[in-house]
Order: sequence, then structure tokens, then C-alpha cells
Amino acid sequence: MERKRADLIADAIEELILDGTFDDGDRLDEVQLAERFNVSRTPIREALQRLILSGLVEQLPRRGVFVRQPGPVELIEMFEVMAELEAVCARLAASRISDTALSELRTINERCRAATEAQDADGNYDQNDLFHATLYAQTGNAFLEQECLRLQRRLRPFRRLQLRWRGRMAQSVAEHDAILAAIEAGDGDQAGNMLRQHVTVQGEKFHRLMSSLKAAAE
Amino acid sequence: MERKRADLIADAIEELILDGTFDDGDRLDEVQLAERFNVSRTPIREALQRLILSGLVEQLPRRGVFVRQPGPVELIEMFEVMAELEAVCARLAASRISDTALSELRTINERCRAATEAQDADGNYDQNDLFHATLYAQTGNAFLEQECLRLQRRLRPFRRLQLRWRGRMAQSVAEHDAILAAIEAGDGDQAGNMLRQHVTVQGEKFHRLMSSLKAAAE
DNA sequence: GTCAAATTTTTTGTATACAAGAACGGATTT
DNA sequence: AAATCCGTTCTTGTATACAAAAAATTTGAC
Repeated sequence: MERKRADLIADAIEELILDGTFDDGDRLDEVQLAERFNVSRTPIREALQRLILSGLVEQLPRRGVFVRQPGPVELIEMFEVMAELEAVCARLAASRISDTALSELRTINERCRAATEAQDADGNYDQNDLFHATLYAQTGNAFLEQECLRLQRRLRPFRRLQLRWRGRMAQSVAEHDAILAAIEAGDGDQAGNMLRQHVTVQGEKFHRLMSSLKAAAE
Repeated sequence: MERKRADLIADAIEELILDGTFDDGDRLDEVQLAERFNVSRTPIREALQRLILSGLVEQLPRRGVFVRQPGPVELIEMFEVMAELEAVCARLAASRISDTALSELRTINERCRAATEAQDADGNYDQNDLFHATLYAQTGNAFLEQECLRLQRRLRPFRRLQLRWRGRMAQSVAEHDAILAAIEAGDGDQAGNMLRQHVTVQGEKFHRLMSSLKAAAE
């Protein structure tokens, strides 16, 4: 259960930003939001503070808060950090993972495969996130796990764009297979490198992401 | 200049926690803090929200906020993440660093050495932080840099404990030298591994940190 | 005397009222 | 006609007042 109204509102505003209701650069007016959610300015301000700290919006002193979608450069940077963090997770997990967790990962990837064959993009998306999140947990480092989940969550809407590309889902499942094989073999460095490649945005992936962004902006 | 009163208060409370005025588990009473800082509860609450998001304090719904110092396990986990992040920085910096930045790093490490020889623990501490922060900037990834600075800041009080050990300062300077040599040689993997070792808390370092913590708790 | 229930009290969460600073517009001057 | 200065208005930041929920204390019963 959520703690208080301000938290619910923060999630709601975040959703409104991510689904494009609020565009980049828009000012988030406290009084407008207050009447929109039928609350006073106080919980709105608390919610905005949460979003400011998460980096989703920007506050200019005495000016207000503005939506701040990451530009191409920052996006690439965030994906690079995600790739490196996941590489670390794979390397650590390779030596710390339990047998049950390994088979669980296999099960999840099989569900990814099934969703791919069923052309179920949403199902693939959810199982894919679960696959990565399960791996984070197997690092045996709860702090690392939380940091990864935080960034994963932040990048979520942009990863969603990527899965639309033809053949990407099948490729993703195959890469998961290879990563699992490396982990099972206990080859942490290999698993890490593969996962880094799996997440990194470069080459063709980069151009596809850019054009997806441009298309989404229209 | 700081933005508003709430930000100043957040920094002040953080300082009070880090220097031990507020101990682990203490409840941060809103009204007490309000009269302590001669403001109303509103800016206090905003400040506390910042601290909650930064993980320094914990909020229990309808109960209040409590100081939450990390325990030994979480501390080790945080240092592990820091070590891995810095390893990434070193690897990336090895291929992206500029010549001027490299010589700047050398200069900073020379200041570390001078501070060590002068038995100036505070000077060494400051230059050491600067050395690492300069390296973060040379990854060419502003997002990664910010994340590293965030975690560095969080671990700051605990790193301070470590420098008290006999011989640690000199060892640190020598390790910096080796890391710089690896970066100059363009060997990113080597530089990364060395920096990971440099930051990792394990073996003798672990026992020393634990006893320092116990001593600080008394 | 002890345990439990109810009331009181304390504290958080929300609403509203107030103050200070910034943007906007109009008027006056060059 | 353009630019600048002053005033109005709008918005943020802070204070206070109010409500609801949880904790603590007191009172009553067994």
C-alpha cells in the first residue's frame, strides 16, 4: 500500500510525463495540478520534490518546475551506465547465483520466447524486465540490486521503444540464452561482456533509437 | 547560492547526522527541528524528504523519520558498488582521457604524496577525493560522473575512518601511481582492476573498518 | 495486581492563509 | 517610436491552522 496521497500523486504525474501528456519543457503548475487531483498545493509540492530528486523534472528557483526529458546525449550516457552496471551484475551473479535461481532465469527466458513467438510485445517486455531484475537479485548485493532497479525504471519508457524493432525480441531471447550459458559455466567475465553488449546502445541500435525518439516527438 | 531555506536545513541536518549529533535509530522530530532552526514545520518537512530520498534517513508511515546508518553488510555492499563503478570509470577513462587531464591527475596525486609526507590527513583526504572525482569526469559520461559523485558523497564519512590506518595514505598514493600508469598505457582493463582493488573493502581492510565502526559507536 | 479498553494526547498529513520575489504590462521620457 | 522605470499581478516559498491516525496513559473490571 502506498504511504500517502503525495506518493500516489507523484506516481500519477510521472505517468503523465512518460506517456507524453506533459511534454519536454512544460511547466508543471502547482495550482493546476492541485485542482486536477482535487488536493491542496501541499501534497503536490511534496510529489514534485520526489520527481525533482529522481531527475525527471527540473526546478528553477522562484520560477517553477519544468519537465526535463533527457536528450540523445544523456540517454546514451544512461544506457552506457546501465550496460556497465548489468555487466557487473552478471559477473558477480556468475559466482554467487543459486541453482534454483538459475533455473528460474531459464524459465523466465522461456516465457520471453513464448511471448516472442506469440507476437506478444507487452508480455515479452514484462518478462524481459523480470529476467534482468532477477539477475540483479542474484548478485547477493541488495544495494546494487536497488541501484539497478532504479535506473531500469528510469529507462523503462525508452527500452519500450526498442522492442518495436523487427527481430529485436528474438535476438534478445537468444542473447539471454548465451548469457545464461556463460553464467552456468561460471565464466563471469564472459557473462558480463555479453550482457554489456546486450544493453549497450550503439551502431545500428543507436540510429534506430534516435529515429524512434524523433517519431515519438511528433 | 542555495535555493531556499529547506535546502540549507537539509544540508545542516545531514551534517548533524554525519557528525554523530543524531545517532542511528534516533527519531527526527519535526517540531523540535523547527524550533531549532527557527522555521515552521514546512521547510523542515521538505528537508526531511530530501534526506529520505538520499537514503540517509528512513520514514515509517505515520510514525516519523528515523536516522538510518548503514550496518556492516550494507556498508560492504555500498563499497562493492563504488569499487565496480570506479573500475568502469577507469576503463572508460583509459580510452577517453585527455593529455591535460592526465597531467592534472598526476599533479593531484603529487599533492596527495606531499600531504602524506607532511602527515596531513585532512589534506590527503581532500586531494584523494579530488583525484577520484577528476577521474569520473574523464569518462566523458556526465551521468556516470554524477552517479559516482553521489555514492562518493554518501560513503565519505566511512572513507574518512579508513585513512586513519597506519601506512594507508602512502599505500593509497602508490596505488594511484600504478593506476595512472595503466591509464597512460591505455590498458583500460588493467586500470579498472587496479582501481577496483583500490576501493574494495575486504580482508584486512574489512576487519579494520569493522573495528573502526565499533570504536566510533562508543 | 494485572490486563484490557477507552480516552487523551501527541504527531503526522493536508489545507489555507500570508509574504516575498519575479514576470508582465503600461506609462512616461528621450 | 523605442526604451526604461514603476506598479500590478501572478507564483513560489513559508507559516499556521486543522484533521486524522497512532501512541500513551488512565481508568475500570476481573
